[in-house]
Amino acid sequence: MRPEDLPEIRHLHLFRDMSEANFSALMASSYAQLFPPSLDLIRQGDPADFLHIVLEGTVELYAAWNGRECTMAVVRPVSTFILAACIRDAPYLMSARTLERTRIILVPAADLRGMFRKDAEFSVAVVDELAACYREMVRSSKSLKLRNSRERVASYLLRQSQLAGNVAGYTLPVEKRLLASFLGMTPENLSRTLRTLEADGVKVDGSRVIITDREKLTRLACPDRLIDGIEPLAEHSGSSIPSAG
Amino acid sequence: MRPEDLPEIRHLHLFRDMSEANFSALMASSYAQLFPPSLDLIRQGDPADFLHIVLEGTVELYAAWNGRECTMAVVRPVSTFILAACIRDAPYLMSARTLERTRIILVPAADLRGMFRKDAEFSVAVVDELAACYREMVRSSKSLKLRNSRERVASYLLRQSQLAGNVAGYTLPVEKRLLASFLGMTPENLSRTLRTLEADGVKVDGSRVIITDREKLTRLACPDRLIDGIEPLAEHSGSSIPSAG
DNA sequence: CGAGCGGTTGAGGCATGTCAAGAGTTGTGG
DNA sequence: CCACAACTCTTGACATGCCTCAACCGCTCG
Repeated sequence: MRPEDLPEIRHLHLFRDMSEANFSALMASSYAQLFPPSLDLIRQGDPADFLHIVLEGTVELYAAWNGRECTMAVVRPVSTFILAACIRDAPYLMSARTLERTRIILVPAADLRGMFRKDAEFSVAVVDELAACYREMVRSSKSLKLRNSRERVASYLLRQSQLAGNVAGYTLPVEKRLLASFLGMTPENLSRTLRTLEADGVKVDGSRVIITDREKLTRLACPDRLIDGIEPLAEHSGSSIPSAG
Repeated sequence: MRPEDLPEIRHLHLFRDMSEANFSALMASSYAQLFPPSLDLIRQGDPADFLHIVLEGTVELYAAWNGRECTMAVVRPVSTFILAACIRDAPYLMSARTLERTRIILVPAADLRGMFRKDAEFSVAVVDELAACYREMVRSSKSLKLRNSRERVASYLLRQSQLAGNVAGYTLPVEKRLLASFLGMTPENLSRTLRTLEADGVKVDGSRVIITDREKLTRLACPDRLIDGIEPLAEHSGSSIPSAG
């Protein structure tokens, strides 16, 4: 691990408040690794050996069943994933693969579990992080069950605009194929939906999004802070797609 | 609160390991309440003032958006719900209503938050509970995205049989209307699906379920421990529908 | 340059939702 | 105790959202 990584990790909500000694101890048993694009990091069902911290690059969390596959989340720096499996010492429920060249810190799950019995501030941070992940998952589930695909796309486009500071134009942070899977639809259906949304105030050309009539798009999307709101976690810098326990 | 309630609450995973003094302190500020059926306990969006513990009866957690509504979970004794919102001091993401006459313990959220900074064992238990809830939500989301409604129904029926001890016959624990909403489909569609499932090894008459060909049903449902598995929490006695953070 | 991949478009089909009606059940109030 | 209202569940007819399959374009990268 590079020495310059430590401050960045230390700055994470999860590690910010723990004692210096405990932080050092945890980092001492951890190590960094650099992965090429499209590499499988984790296979669902495997035992949870390491908490993963993304320092650079992008990671996709996905799930598979019976030959089908879907994207569950996309993780960007600096944040962690599969905390819950590590805590519970249980098998991963999701798989993970890199989307580009990615640098990751691996923290042994056993050390992690030992640490939050030892450091009260750390355990408080873990609780808060997990609660945030849980709530993000509830939001995602609500969106799936209460909205049709057209409404999900509209909300997503609107939310991305908000994350970028309510700008009218921005670039899609992920491939459309992946976005479709995340939103629970086929690439073909997303493509068609984007076409028809031009009549509702948003134009998408390649990966370029331009909101032409925010009011109209908002009327369609009916954004709701109990679905599209952001769980406040200081360093969860606006990820392209909601996050990742 | 009745004195005989305390042992039952104390037996909950969440409170089992904390110190006697801290448990008493927490209970001192809590109180029990008895609610009639079909009563709204919580409205989504409201601030999270109390952790709820179901002692008797049944509670439905549901979500609403834009005039639509869906069931997210059903909570049965003895377990808790909306822990995550209390921890984060954030608005509820789901609403809750009683399905029958229900007795509930209300634990002030502020005391809860104070306590897990004070009692290490308690905070470990909270972490574990939240991680379990998160994982249950991931399972539910996977089921929604990877399976069609027919497969979801088949898995559900099979899982209920397992929870009852791999019996061939059992009674549906919830109304079909509610089950349909939980599984992300309309009552009409559930009704039709159950009819067609008779050809695949399960017969449903009223609320009575009889598995006539377990192997055939299993081939259709493809049960997967990473979706249908049970997050081990000693006192989470087999709830009718996965649980409830 | 050709292979592979992402994206788009069209045609067609299936799954699922919508609307409507009726049977059976439950709960309630006269 | 009965009558009525309200509700669940079911079934049918119909509409439509979404998926599947296939072809094609353009781009990237060996």
